Amino acid sequence: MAVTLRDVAKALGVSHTTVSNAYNRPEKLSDHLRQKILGAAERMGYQGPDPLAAGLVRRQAGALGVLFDEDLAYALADPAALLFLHGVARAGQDSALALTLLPGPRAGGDAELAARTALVDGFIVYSVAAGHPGFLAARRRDIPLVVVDEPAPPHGDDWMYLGVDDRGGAAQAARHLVDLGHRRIAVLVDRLTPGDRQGPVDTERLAATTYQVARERLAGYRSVLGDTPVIWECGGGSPEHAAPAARALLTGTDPVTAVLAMTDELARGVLRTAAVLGFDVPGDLSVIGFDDVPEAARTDPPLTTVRQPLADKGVHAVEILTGARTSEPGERLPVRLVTRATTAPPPD
Amino acid sequence: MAVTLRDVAKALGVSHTTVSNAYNRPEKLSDHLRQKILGAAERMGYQGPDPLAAGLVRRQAGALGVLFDEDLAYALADPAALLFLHGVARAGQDSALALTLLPGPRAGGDAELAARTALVDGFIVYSVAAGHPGFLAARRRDIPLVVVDEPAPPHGDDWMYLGVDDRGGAAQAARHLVDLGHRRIAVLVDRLTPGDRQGPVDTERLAATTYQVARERLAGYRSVLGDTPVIWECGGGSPEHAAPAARALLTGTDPVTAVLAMTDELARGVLRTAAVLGFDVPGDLSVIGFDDVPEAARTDPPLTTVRQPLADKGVHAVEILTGARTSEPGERLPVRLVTRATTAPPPD
DNA sequence: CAAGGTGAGTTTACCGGTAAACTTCGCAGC
DNA sequence: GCTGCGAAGTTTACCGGTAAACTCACCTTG
Repeated sequence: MAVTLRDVAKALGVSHTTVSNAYNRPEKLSDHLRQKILGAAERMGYQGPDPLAAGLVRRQAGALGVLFDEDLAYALADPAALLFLHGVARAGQDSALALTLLPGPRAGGDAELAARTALVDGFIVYSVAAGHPGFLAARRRDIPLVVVDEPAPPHGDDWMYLGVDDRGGAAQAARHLVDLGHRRIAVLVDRLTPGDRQGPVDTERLAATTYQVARERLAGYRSVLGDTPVIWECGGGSPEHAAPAARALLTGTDPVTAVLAMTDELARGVLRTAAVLGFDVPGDLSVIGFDDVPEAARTDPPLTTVRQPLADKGVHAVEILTGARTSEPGERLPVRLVTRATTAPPPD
Repeated sequence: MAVTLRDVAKALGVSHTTVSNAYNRPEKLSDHLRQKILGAAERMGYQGPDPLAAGLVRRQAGALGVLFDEDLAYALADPAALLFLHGVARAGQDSALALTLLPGPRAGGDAELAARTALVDGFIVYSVAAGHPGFLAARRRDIPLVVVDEPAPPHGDDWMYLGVDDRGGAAQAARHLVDLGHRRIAVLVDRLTPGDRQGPVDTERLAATTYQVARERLAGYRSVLGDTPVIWECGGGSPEHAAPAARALLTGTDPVTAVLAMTDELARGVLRTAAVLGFDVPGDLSVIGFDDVPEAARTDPPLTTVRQPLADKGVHAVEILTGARTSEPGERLPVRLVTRATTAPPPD
C-alpha cells in the first residue's frame, strides 16, 4: 500500500490540500511548514503526488503524441522522419513537454488502442496513410491534432494541417533537368498507396494514388514534363528499394538520362546502383532527390535535391499544437532546389 | 462539458459499469447491448473512456520513459543513442508500450519535474551523468528503472543495470594496435566529467573521471598500454569535437601512429581531420573506434572498431523493465573487435 | 476605528473511471 | 423439485489527487 498525500497530511495534522500545495504551490504556505511536510513525506516514503491522479484532475498529460505511418523502428531509420522529430523534440523541450512515440500498426501492438489510450495532450500525425487505424482513433479524441504532410484534409478544415509546397518543388526539379537538356527522364516514387507494390506505373495505377504527397510531387513533375516520363513505383522508401527500379531504367532498351527521385533515400539508392553498374553521375546520368536530408550533402557526388525545412516543420507542428502559432488552414512551407553535383547536361 | 461514461449510462438506463465493460470487456455483456451502447456513445459524442482516469485506477500508463543525458535533439543526433532507441522501440512495440522521451536538462525544460510527473510505467536511463536531476527524480518514484551504461551502481544493487564489457573491448582494441607494432598511441575521450573541458589529460584529471564508461574503457586501454598513451579529452562527442585533438596529436612534436577513439563519432572526426591534413589511413595512421554504429561501416576507409550490441541493449532494457527477462545484477553484454580497414602496421 | 487586504490554511466538491462482490434469471442435471 | 451454475448486469467502494471558495487572524490605511 503506497503512502498517499492524505497519509502525510494525517501524520502531520494538516489538511491534505496543504500537502498538495507544498509540492505544487510553495507560495501558498509558510516555508517552515513546507519543509516540515517535505521532510515528513521523505521519511514516510511518500513519492510525491501521483502523476496520473494529478493529470486526471488537471486534464493534462504533459506530453505530445507522435504518430508515424509504420513501425517506430522504421520511422527512426528514416532520415527525414528523424529530422522532423528533431524539430519536434526541440520545440517540445522548450514547452517542457515530453514526446510520446506511439507504437505503429505493423508490430503486434494495436495502433488504434494505443492512440485511444495514449496519455497525451495532443497528436502530431506525421505522414500517415489516410486510413491508418491509429490516426482514426486519434481523431476521435478531443485533443488537438495536427497532421503533417499526410493525409491531406478532404475539406480543408477537418484538421489542422502543415505541409510543404510539394508540387512547386517537384516542378523546380523537373524544370532544372529540362533546362539542362534532358528529355528521357524517369520518376521514382516510393509508394502510391499503402503496400509494397512495385514496377512501372500505368495511367490506371497513377489515378489510384492515395498518398497526397506522392500525388502532389507527381503533379509537379508532370506539370513540366507532361506525360512523357516513365514513373516507377519502388514499393518502399529505403535506398535498397530503388535498386531494381534503377537497374531497369538504366539498362532497359531506352535508358534514361535523368532520374527524379521522390525522396533522397531513393535518390541515394539510384546513386549506389548507378555506381555499381558503372554509370558516371552526373556525366552519364543526372539524379535529383527530394527533402534534403543531411545525408544528401554527403553522397558521392553530393546530391542535387529539393530542400524542405524538415526540422522547422517539427517546430511548427508543436507550435501549432500548443497554440503558440496559429496555422492558416492547409499551410504549406516553401521549398527550394539545392543544386549540388548530381546534375549536368545529358551525354552528347 | 465533455460527455462521460455515466452520461451514456444514464441515457440508456444501464449502469455505468456496463458502459465501461462495453469498451474494456466485451465478453461481460451481450453483443446486442454492447452495440447499443457503442452506438449511443457515438451519437452523444462520447470519446471513449478517459485514458487518465483509466490509468489512475489501473495504476498504469502504458508507456516507458526514456531519459537521456542531454537535450533530446542531441540524443537523436547521436547514432549510438539512436540505435539503442531502435531496440527500445522494437521491444516496446511488441509489448504495446509507447515510448516517452523525456525532455533533457539543457533546454528551458525542468528535467526533474519532467521525471517526477512523467506518465510512464518504468524508466530507461540511458548513459546519464550520476547527478542528473531527472535521474534522481526518476529514482524516487517506485516504478521500475533500469540504468544503461551510466551511471554504474555504487553498490551493485541500487538499481537494475545493463552495460557492456567496456573494459574488455577497449583492451582488445589496444591489443590489436600493439600486435600491429604501434607504440606511439593516443586515446581520445569525449568527456571524463560533465562539461566541455578539453585538452590533454594529466593524472589528476584522470583520477577525477566520473563517467563510468570512460573510466572502464580507459582502464581497458591502459591494461594493455600501461601509462604510455597520451589521453586527450575532447569536450564533446561529435566528430567536430575530435578535430582539434586530432590536429594536435598528428602535428605535434612527437606525432602518434595510432588513435584509440572512445566512440565511433570521435573516430570519424579523426578520420576526417587526418584526410584534411593529408595523412593516409591506415598507411600513416591507424584508428580504432568503439560502438560500431552503422556509419562505422561506411567511413572512408571503413572503420575498425569495437562492436557493442546497441539495438540488443535496447531490447534487453525493455525486457528487464517489463520483467520478461531477469537481469543478473550488473549484467554486461559481450563486445568484440571488428577489423575493417583503418588499422595497419605503423609506417616504417 | 471601521473597512479592506493579505498570508496561511481548511472545507468541500469534484476528476472519470475500474474492479470485486453481489443479484437475478433461465436452464441443465439428478 | 431442488441444487448448481453460467450469463448478464448492478452495487459499492475505491484510485489519489487539485481547485475554488471559505475562514480567520493580523495588518494597513484613511
